[in-house]
Amino acid sequence: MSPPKQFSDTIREWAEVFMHRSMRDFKRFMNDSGLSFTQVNLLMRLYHGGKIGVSELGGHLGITNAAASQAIDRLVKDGLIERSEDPQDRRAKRLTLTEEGHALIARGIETRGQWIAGLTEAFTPEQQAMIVSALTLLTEAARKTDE
Amino acid sequence: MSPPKQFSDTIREWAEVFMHRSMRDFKRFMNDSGLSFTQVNLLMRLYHGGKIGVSELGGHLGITNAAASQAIDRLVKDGLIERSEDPQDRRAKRLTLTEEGHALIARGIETRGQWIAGLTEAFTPEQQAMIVSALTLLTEAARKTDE
DNA sequence: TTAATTAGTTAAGAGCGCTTATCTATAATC
DNA sequence: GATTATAGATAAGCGCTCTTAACTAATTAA
Repeated sequence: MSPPKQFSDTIREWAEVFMHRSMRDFKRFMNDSGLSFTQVNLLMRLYHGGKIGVSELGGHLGITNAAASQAIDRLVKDGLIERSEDPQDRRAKRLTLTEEGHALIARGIETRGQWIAGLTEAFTPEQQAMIVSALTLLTEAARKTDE
Repeated sequence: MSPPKQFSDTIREWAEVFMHRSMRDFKRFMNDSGLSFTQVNLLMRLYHGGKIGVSELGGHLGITNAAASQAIDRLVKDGLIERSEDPQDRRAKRLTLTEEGHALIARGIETRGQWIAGLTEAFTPEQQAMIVSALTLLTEAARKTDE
C-alpha cells in the first residue's frame, strides 16, 4: 500500500471507530446526567472557558438567543450554572459553571480519559510513549485550530 | 513531571479537546442533515454493521422499542433506511441503510477525517508517521473493546 | 434628550422524542 | 391445537426544545 493511501485510510478508520465510540459515550453521559445534547454542549462550552454571553452562546450552538436563554434557565434551576449581572454592562449576564456543573463535566472528561487509558494498557511502554507523543502533537494542533 | 503523571495528563487533555471538538462536529452534522442526535446515533449503529432488529437497536440507544420504531419510521420516510421483513422470522424486520443513508454517514466520517488530516499537515513526515502508528494501535485496541 | 441599538427574557405555539399501555402477527412450547 | 413468548407497530400523553414575536432594560448615537 502506498504511503499516502495508508495515511488517509488510517485517519478514516480512526475517525469511524472514534465517532462511533463518541456517540455512545455522549449518549451514556446524557442518560446518566439527565441532560439533553444541547445542555451538555452548552456546559462543555462554558467548561472550555472564556467569557461568553447568552446570545453568543446560542450562536455557537446554532440556536436563537431565546432558546439559549431557556436552556440556561433550566441549567440554573438544576444548579449547574450561575447567571449574574455583568457589572460592566448591566444588560449582559455573566455565565459560569457552578462547582457542581464543573465537576459534572470534569467527570465526563475523566471517564473518557479512563477509556483511552484502558486501551493503552495492553501496549508496551514504548508503544505507550509513542501514543502519548502522538496525542500531545494532535492536542496542540487541535487547540490552535480552535481559534 | 513524573512519567505516570505526564501520561494521565496527556490523555486528559486530549479527551478534553477532542470531546469539545466532537460535540461541535456532531452538532454541525445534525444541523446540516436535519437529524436528531438519536437519529444520527441510529444510522451510525447501522453503518457500523451487523444485523440488528428494532428492539435491539433501541436497547443499544437506551430507548424503548416503541421509541426506536418511531425513530426508524421517520428515517424510512426520509429515505435513509430500508425496513423489510426478515424471511427467517416474519415478526422481525431487516434494517439496512439505503445508498443515501450510507453516503450521508460516510460523508460525516470523511469530513471528520479531513479535519484530522488537516491537523497533521503542519507536522514533519516523521511526526506524521508516528501519529499514523499511534492511531493504528488505538483503532485496533478500540475495535477489540467494541465487543 | 430623544432615538436607535443591544442583551436578554417571556409568551405562544409547533414538533420531536420519549414513555406506558395496548394491539397484531408470528414463533416456540406444552 | 392451545398457550405463552417474542418482534414490532400504534395510540395517547407528557415534557423538552425550538421558533417567532413582543417585551423590558441598559447603552450608545444623534
